[in-house]
Amino acid sequence: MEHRIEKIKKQLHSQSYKLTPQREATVRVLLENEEDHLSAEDVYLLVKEKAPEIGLATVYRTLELLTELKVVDKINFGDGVSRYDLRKEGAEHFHHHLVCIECGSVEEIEEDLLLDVEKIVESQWGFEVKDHRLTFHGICRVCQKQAVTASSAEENKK
Amino acid sequence: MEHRIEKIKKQLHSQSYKLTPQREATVRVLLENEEDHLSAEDVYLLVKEKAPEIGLATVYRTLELLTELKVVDKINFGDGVSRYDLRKEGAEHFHHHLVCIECGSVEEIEEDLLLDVEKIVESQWGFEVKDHRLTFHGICRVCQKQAVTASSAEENKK
DNA sequence: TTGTTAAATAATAACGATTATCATTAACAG
DNA sequence: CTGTTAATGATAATCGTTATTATTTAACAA
Ligand SMILES: [Mn+2]
Ligand SMILES: [Mn+2]
Ligand SMILES: [Zn+2]
Ligand SMILES: [Zn+2]
Repeated sequence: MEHRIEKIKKQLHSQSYKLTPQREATVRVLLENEEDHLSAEDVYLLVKEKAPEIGLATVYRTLELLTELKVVDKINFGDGVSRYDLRKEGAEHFHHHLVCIECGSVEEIEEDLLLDVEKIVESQWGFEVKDHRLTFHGICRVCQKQAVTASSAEENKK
Repeated sequence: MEHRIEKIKKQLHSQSYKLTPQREATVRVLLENEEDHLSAEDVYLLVKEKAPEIGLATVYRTLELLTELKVVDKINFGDGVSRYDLRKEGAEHFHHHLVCIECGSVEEIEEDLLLDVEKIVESQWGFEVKDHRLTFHGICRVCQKQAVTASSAEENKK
């Protein structure tokens, strides 16, 4: 934890930004909720618990800054809000997501999986890939089981 | 063109929706600008040229309806607006996009490319894939050439 | 035709996420 | 200390989208 904050601090300093208390509080919230996909508002409310004096605008500004520095990735799952996702430590590329269209759960895939596809895109389309966004929409494991249970219950009724 | 409108008309009727003049005008605009990625506002302005009496809310409602029917896909490139993309005729899956981070151009890939990846996701994550969104961010062919030209010009100056 | 109903529409108000503005404060070099 | 610049907090403004409501249209039965 401290190690990662130290790293981010250096990234900020390298572009002559400071790690202010507000920025640090924001980063800590992101680190403590790494598995979630928080909106700016979500982050704001969590930061407020520790540093009640912080303003919403500062959270937005900090998230924007962290996005520029590629500490976080800004992502959009199609509900009306942007969400901020900490880059995995040492990850080359942004990770992928599995969004369940039944329950709304979001699972992560850290494996790259796209190496071959990117090669094809580079060679066949002459496009120099820098980053990617890949999201699958479908039915998660849990909802699949529920569907099976529901349909067998349906069978029994007959 | 007429053929595709006829098809969409049947899709609407199958869910007991009507192809009203406003809806038809909207669909025509989408068909005539199939290569673009229009926002709701863009569609509204183009429809207005032909049917000036149409309201913005109706365009939004129509686009929402067409999205439900999977005639169009709603997509978000990270600028603040949703864009609407007609499904390619007979396409199994939504197509992919190459977004240039230099000039903002958007290129399309109709080839699936994800068959293998989806198999892995299904088998390894137990996730039943229904749809996907894949966007690559990088440098398009044109901007790559410009970079080469610029750097060689730089060389000559020395 | 005429009246009855529900669906669809246009105009516009409301909403909500994000951004801009601006006065105040903190950090810091000289 | 003093001046300078970056950062912040409060809040107004913006802008894409959604909700509301009165009106129009289409379908259809009497
Ligand atoms: Mn994630
Ligand atoms: Mn497209
Ligand atoms: Zn689920
Ligand atoms: Zn380009």
